[in-house]
Amino acid sequence: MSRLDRSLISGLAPFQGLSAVDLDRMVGQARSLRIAKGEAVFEQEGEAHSFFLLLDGHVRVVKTTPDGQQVIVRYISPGELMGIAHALGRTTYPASAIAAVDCVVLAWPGRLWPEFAAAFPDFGVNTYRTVGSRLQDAHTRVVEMSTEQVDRRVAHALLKLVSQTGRRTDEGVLIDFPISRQDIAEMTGTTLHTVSRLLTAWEEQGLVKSGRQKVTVTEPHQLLMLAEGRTSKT
Amino acid sequence: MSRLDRSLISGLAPFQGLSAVDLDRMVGQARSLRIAKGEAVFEQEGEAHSFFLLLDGHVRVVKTTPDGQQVIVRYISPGELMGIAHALGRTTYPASAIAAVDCVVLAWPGRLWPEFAAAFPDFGVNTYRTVGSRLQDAHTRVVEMSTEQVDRRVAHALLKLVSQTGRRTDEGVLIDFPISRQDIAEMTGTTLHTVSRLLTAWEEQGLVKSGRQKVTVTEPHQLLMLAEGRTSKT
DNA sequence: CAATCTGTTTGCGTTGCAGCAAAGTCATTG
DNA sequence: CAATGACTTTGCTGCAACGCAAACAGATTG
Repeated sequence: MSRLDRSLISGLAPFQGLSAVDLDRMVGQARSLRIAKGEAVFEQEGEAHSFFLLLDGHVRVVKTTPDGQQVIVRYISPGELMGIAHALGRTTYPASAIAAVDCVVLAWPGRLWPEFAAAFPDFGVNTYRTVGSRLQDAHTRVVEMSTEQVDRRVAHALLKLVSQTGRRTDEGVLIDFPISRQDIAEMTGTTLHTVSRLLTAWEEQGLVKSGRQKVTVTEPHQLLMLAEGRTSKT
Repeated sequence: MSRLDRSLISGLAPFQGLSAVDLDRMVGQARSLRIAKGEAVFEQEGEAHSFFLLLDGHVRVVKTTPDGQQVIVRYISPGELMGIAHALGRTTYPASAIAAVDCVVLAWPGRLWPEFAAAFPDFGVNTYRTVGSRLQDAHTRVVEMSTEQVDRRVAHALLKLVSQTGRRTDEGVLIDFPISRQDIAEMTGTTLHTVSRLLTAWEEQGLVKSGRQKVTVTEPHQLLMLAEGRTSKT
């Protein structure tokens, strides 16, 4: 870890409130890893040996059912922690984390968690804050799956991706990593066919532009209308 | 709080590992409340003033959407914590907690959380362990909603309720609090109509016996088959 | 630059389940 | 103990979305 890296890291959410010295002590104990696109940072059911900070890239967190169906739990963006099973008293990872593009991560041995939490209280608080919001997200998603229909769920998913990882282009806001119809389907509990149909429909209405593994939202506001619209139907 | 109560409490999961003295210090700072059936322990969006331990009864945790649809997030059984927003850095409750029957709860002011976590590390660890399993549950439920169809989801929900709160009777295992078709529907993302149809079908097959606000599972094993069955159909 | 592979589109038939409506049953209450 | 209200059952209809199949791009590779 170069000193340069550390200065970049100091601004990240998990480390808010930590002194430079403490940050140094933490980062000094991490290994930095490169994970090639498609490779796993950690795997479902695997023993939770480490916890991670994503420095660069995008990671897909995926749960696979016994019969092989996959569900995308969330996408991790740079600056976020992942694999924090240790903080929650678990000994195995509940899902797999797959690099959506080439990634750089910091990895700490899981056994350091208790030390860190004790020595750097702010780090603990920050971590549990993100756990809290992920728990919220999960519940929100359950509610959404129970009450909303497919088109709205897909619209929501796109908007969330856009706000999380969107990059402005002259055509609109582009989701900044390769994402297939199948991926979107696995985020929203539908099939790639349905996603494809929705995207072509929305493209005709000028709300999005999409191509192979790529989606650009051109009219976020209109898409939001569609996602939340109080309108019954039309 | 009588000394008797404290001895009952000492065995509960959130307090594993605490000394009698520490337990006393914690419980000494709690108020004990009775909540009548149908009343709220805390309410969605409300300021998170306290966190709670359910001593007796059953509590339904419910999320309501802007347009008034309800989803049951989980049921809380005696001995479980609830309303632990503070532990996750939140200032409002993300859901409402409604007494399914008359309940007794202990309530601590939320501001005590940081003190407790610092003074009684085991309590913190226990709490975050339950947060971990609730996060798991939530994700499992997302996966289930995405991949399983209604009958299996309902079967799963019943089995979970049975294992959580089941009481043996001569007819089978009874879910130990009043639960309507509507409730089951709100747990599984379907309608009371569909739940009703499923229950009558299962009753004809001898898997369950059910009546007004009451369900008894007579053949848990068979119901599990139905919930998990690798069989394609029939 | 063919050949192959991976991802996408689209048409068509099927269906699980919601939505509506109405009747039936049990519990509560004045 | 009639009457009101809460919960449940059941029939019928419609449609959103799945599943299958086949064709259609863009990439990638030898």
